[in-house]
Amino acid sequence: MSSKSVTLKDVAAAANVSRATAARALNGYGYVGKEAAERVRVAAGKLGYRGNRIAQALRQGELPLIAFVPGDILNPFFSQIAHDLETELRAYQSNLIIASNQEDVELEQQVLTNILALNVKGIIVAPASNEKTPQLSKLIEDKYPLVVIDRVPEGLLCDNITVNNQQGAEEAVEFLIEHGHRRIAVIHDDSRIASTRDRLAGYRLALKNRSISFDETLVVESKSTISHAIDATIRLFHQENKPTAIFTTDSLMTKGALLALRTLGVKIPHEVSIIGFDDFDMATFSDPQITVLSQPVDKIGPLAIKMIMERIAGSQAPVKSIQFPTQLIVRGSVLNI
Amino acid sequence: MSSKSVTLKDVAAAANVSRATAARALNGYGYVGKEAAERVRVAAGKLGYRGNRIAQALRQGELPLIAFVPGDILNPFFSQIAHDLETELRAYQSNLIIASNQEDVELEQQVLTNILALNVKGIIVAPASNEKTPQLSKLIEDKYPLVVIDRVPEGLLCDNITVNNQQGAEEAVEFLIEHGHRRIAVIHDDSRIASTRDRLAGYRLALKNRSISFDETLVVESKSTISHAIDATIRLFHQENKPTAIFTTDSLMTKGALLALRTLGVKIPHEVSIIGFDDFDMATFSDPQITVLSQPVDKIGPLAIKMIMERIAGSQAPVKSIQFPTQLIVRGSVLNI
DNA sequence: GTGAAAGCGCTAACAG
DNA sequence: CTGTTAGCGCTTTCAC
Repeated sequence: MSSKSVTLKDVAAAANVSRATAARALNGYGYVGKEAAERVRVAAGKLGYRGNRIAQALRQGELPLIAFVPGDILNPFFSQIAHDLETELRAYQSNLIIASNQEDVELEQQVLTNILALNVKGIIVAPASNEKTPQLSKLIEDKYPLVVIDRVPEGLLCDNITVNNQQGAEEAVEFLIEHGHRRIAVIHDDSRIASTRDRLAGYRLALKNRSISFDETLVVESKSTISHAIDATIRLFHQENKPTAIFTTDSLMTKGALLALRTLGVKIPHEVSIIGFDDFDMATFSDPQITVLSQPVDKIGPLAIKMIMERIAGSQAPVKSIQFPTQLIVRGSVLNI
Repeated sequence: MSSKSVTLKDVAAAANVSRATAARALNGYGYVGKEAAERVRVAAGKLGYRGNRIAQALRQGELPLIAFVPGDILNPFFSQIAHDLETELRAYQSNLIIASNQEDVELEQQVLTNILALNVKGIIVAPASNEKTPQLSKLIEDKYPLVVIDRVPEGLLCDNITVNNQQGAEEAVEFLIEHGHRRIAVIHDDSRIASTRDRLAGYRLALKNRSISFDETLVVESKSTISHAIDATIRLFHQENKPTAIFTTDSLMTKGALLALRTLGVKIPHEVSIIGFDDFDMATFSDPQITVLSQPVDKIGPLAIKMIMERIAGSQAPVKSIQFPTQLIVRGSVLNI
């Protein structure tokens, strides 16, 4: 690793100046003689000097690193956000560390500990639990730059970005009810996740508004993967009490449900109607196209960076809580019954 | 940031020992008195000592960080790999930095420079260019732990993992030809990407084998996103010379083509047959299901970690080049003509 | 068994 | 304008 060992000292020696001068020339601060600066630049170029951010960080306290802790990077919702974070961070010369919590509170703990030891500048997290974990609380107490997205644990006071999960879900289910549906199933992932909990609350609220009794046999839990959702859907349709409509709480589960229905030979929308939370790439491919509740995914990443950079810059402003509206996109997967 | 300032010195003071002893107790090496060790551990716990990997790294030369430079994390192919890398790295207490090159050589340069300054332990990259870039060559010269995946620039001698792009593409196109197709379109992304170049070579080879002349009006370039592929497909079908079959060189473009064909009202497989490179989540949803050439995506991440960890451990073994076979999964999107 | 001390590569206050 | 100097927090000989 020859080039790794090119240090500021080497450059300074080659340019015949002190390390301080070399540093000033390279980083462009303070007074440096034109000629000396030039010599330094040439020497640095020739030696292939790359600098060492670790040493810099040790002095300055932190690395140009932001951590992102999503539920699972495989979920298109999170990979879109990761992509946007990455893009935005380029402007700040910072890099993105990604460490999924796999919707597991234990793992989230580990992951956070790991990340904190790196002295990252800030953390953007989609917490696995809907309860305050000691870890997260500690971060807030310490005023660590932190932005929570997608879901906010009960009582956690920090900058956060969410969508209107409950009202959105309510609207979606209402829409099904207006089309005459009464036996509406919901396929959801772990209800310890705050966003899921809220979406389920919206589901129950819609039923309640219309005095439809809650039937727990129509509520099936899955993991947020296509294959788990396929299994969940098959389970749902293997029981006596079949639904006339399905509401899925995220796009991976919508895809799973769709795939399962196809295998089961259940026709959409004639035999079952469906609405999914979160739009997805192939929603307009099927015939009929799938009705969804879309969320403005592309707004989340850029806003998260804006918020965290403000905190990193030292903002003491009161906690910001941004909630985006969801939007029902009516396509053809819901039929009057 | 109170807790951030808990340093080894603080712990040592609280435990009434020297920093050296505290370090020994905490990291479990060298001789430490049982009782002293206990005092240190208690103090560390009480103060919430987290350690500082930056300082550690400065001494030891590197951070427990591996960088992944994919084409674009939005592509499911890469997000699957990212997910697997992350999972594997947990066993090594290392974190993953993700910085996409967006299939842009310039950007890749920047990104690599950025990452190298962090003294990461190793880099896993899907190079944007099919030519050796000076950056990458330099890394190899310096024996920097490096694993190239998905595509190998011409003449780059380093550990790499690919799939049999050319032969796979050839097989797919042969399959179309066997079904009587002669006007076979290909929708591909930037041919400067080595894997794309090889897939195109396979396409041309298949035509040549069967003495079908190459028709450049059937070759359309897109970017690897759904929306660009939609446009490309529409362009393709707006010209005189329409294809009877389409071969797409990655899954995002397959999805785009599918969506476009639906909009255009072109029926699969009766009006056009299609085969896509890389399997995808909704391939079995449509009727007919989509025939694809699948690659063993889930093998790539774990193997890449294995390879890079060997290099990090200092292996001087000769360069390894692993090529996985692709597999034609025949479903229903190709019809005899 | 434990402490003192040197130093990883860099920056920044201070003195010229 | 430039050099000297003192660390950032940690590990690791080397003495005791």
